[in-house]
Amino acid sequence: MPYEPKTIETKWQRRWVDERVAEVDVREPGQKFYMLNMFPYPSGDLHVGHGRNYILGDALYRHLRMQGHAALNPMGWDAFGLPAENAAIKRGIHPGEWTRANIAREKKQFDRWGILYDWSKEIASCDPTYYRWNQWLFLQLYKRGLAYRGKAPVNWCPSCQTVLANEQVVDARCERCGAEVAQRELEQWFFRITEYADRLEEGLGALTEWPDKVKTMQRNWIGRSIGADVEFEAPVLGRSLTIFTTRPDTIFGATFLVLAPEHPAVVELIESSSDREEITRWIEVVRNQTNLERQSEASGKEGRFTGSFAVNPFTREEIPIWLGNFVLPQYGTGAIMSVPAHDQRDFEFAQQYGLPIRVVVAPAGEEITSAPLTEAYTEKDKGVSIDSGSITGLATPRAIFRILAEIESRGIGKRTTRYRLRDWLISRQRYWGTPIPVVYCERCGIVPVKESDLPITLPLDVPFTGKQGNPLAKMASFVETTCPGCDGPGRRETDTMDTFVDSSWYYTRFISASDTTQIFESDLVNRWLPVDQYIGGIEHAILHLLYARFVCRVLFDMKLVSFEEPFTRLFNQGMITKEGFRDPSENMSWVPLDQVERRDGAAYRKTTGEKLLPEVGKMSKSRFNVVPPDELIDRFGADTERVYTLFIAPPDKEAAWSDDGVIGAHRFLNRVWHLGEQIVAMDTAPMAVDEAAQPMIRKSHQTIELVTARIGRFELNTAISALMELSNSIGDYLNRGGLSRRASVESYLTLIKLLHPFAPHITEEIWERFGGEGLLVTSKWPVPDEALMREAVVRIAVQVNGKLRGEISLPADSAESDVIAAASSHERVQSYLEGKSVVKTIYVPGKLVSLVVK
RNA sequence: GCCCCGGUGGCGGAACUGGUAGACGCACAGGACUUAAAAUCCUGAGACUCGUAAGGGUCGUGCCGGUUCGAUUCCGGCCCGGGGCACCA
Repeated sequence: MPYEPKTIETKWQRRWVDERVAEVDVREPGQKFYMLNMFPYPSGDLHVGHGRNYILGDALYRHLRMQGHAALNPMGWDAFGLPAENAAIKRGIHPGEWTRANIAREKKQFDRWGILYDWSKEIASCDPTYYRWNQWLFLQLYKRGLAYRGKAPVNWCPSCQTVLANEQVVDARCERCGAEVAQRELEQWFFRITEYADRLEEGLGALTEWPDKVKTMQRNWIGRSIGADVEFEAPVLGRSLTIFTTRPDTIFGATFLVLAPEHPAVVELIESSSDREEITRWIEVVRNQTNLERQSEASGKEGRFTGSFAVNPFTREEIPIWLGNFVLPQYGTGAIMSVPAHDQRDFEFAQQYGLPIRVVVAPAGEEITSAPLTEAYTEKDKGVSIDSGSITGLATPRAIFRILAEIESRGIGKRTTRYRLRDWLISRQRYWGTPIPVVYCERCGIVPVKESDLPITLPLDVPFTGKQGNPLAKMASFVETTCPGCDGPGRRETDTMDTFVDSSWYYTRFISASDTTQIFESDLVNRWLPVDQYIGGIEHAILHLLYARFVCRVLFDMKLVSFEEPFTRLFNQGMITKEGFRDPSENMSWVPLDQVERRDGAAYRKTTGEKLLPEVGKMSKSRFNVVPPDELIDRFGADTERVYTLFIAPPDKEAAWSDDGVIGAHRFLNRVWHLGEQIVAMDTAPMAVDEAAQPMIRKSHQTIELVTARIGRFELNTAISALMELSNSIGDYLNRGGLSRRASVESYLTLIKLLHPFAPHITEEIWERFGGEGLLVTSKWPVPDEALMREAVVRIAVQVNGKLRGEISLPADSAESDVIAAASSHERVQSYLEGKSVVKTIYVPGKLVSLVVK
């Protein structure tokens, strides 16, 4: 019977659904394991690159199941967001309809891949039963002062027509659409994530099972700096200016101050300057620059002298107060003390404007030269303070400590920790999101909606014109309401929440997905969470993972959960890339694959014969390099796609898709199938295990050990290669006339069990053919036979002076002395030993004997 | 500029704790089956080199150096590629 993936796969997919094999009763006792793939945005078209993520999760899940865990593997939909709204404008479908159609499509795709999710716990963030709790959570944050409305310079994406969080701005561009973001001073809703900056930073240390890369990115993003706020008297103001510095030890070298042009004291400071008008004009120019312009290297450092002076509290000198475009208003106090000798930026600025440079730190043990500096000396590790009053002669760390004490005792400043992290801007001027449950009242101001009035549902009869602004704002029926405080007329907030709010807590909701009385049941959540294994893309290293860690801590502080970190172990799978082709003669435009002809390792355009440039990259429609899973599955079956996808490369690495490579995976499964046919046909063969079967039996037990260890380490590519080896070894046995039915069946069924997580359909079918019932649900993950492994004969390499001179075969548990004796009496080795003496023997158990000879 | 990761055949990639480098697979070559093709099965292969052959030798994991009986692995210095952060004081 030939291997027909199509019939087999539909049969088993139906059975898994009918028998609800993946459903977990969270109240049942058991050895819990919470597996979770980041829930996707339902955009409709899944390609093999998305598949990698879910297939990986499913393989782990099936492995856990077979190992006897009560494994929970739920799935849901991050279903609010801009693409749905854009689709609505473009095609005249309601975003909800579009989203639901996509969800149905993707769900079907998951089934076709043979992926098992516990669909009884399905959630969709666009569902009022879900976003009701999103609103509830907002109210809790509001109550705790963690949600607030405030005016601040914010990022505005002109193309998406909404404000964005800092985390959604990459290189001054919108993370979604790539448009350059503008700065606007707007009143918006924020979550006070900065309040948790320190805890978020501290918590990273405990995440030992997270990739270092992600932790580093979060650390960079939080950007903790330990330093001091120091006051400099400014006689013109009649008060002092506060600056922030991480190098208080260099204060004796502070020869001027620089303020951000936006600093609130600027107007007063420039009052007496003769250049007041020019300075004001310049400030306007700087303010109107986009962040991209202001921060670009090309525009350089620019500044203006305010005409006023401050007093350095340690040297008592009068130092000029400057304005500089390189000083950021949002960070620290928006003012710095400039120490040009020991800060590169200050150095450049001082050189440009001819400001004094005073050296106050010198490299320990080196001569101090009087030659003019060419760059700032910023080394913190080996510096020693010079010409610095009481701290002269102290090494930098010590000097910092001492000067801080002095600053504090004199009452002119204090130790401070500053963060780069800014509050999370969560309001969006878009329709397709969770309405922020707040009412504006003329009399009462901002009034939160009563919890009993939740959910504030998103009206569905909204016209999508594509014209400027949020359509919600134009709906009188939604906007006009009564104030929950005074029952007078009120206006609803029409901004919706950032969809990252939805995903900041969804992992808790699966546990009580249908609970209508509370956000989740704490006892159950505390039993199942934190998530034991979380899987998703590296693109969420900061955004989603930081927000989730923040919200989890808020839930912890509310005593709703008993843990601060939501995800114990994190795995970031790599992207799948594929070759696409550009036409250099047509502005490097991408060429559809049906127009590409490959000859002699190069690519040409069929119509013109023009040589094309191949480029490997992310799969996308515009590059014409998307591999849709449907065709692949029709041709080879889902098991082939699964095996190939996992075999292609280590799962955390980027991998290039190769259509040819798929064939290898298919051949492998085909071989496995035919081995089964051959073994079934052996029904008259003897049971007795013959000598020829020994290597195969040993191999099967070795493979159990290898595959188990490798799955645990996410080395699925080599786990599969080990299975290929086992299959080859069974094939060898049969081809060379192996006769034992028992040995064949045992080794083969071991292979089938170990292969199940990767190729679930074919293995279930074979299992059934061999009389089994439900491989996933009834069979156990095999365990290697220790005694057999010990008895196994191993081949040991023999070296003389580092060169391989022979091989000996001995039982694995042979004594060292026996192994060395056998090695030295090896025929070829002896010919190398003649006339020489062995000075040293090195024995690596089970592997190698090395004789050092003189 | 700072931080992190990587560099192994024609290609994807193996190598546990320093111990036979190149597993497994693709592509390739030869063979079997076939009228033929596809499919399938068997065999071969890092490079160079000696030998009619069996079988040897030398070089080889980005480059240079070190530790070691032995280095893809450890240490020092470079080169290249990728990623993150970046006037954050």
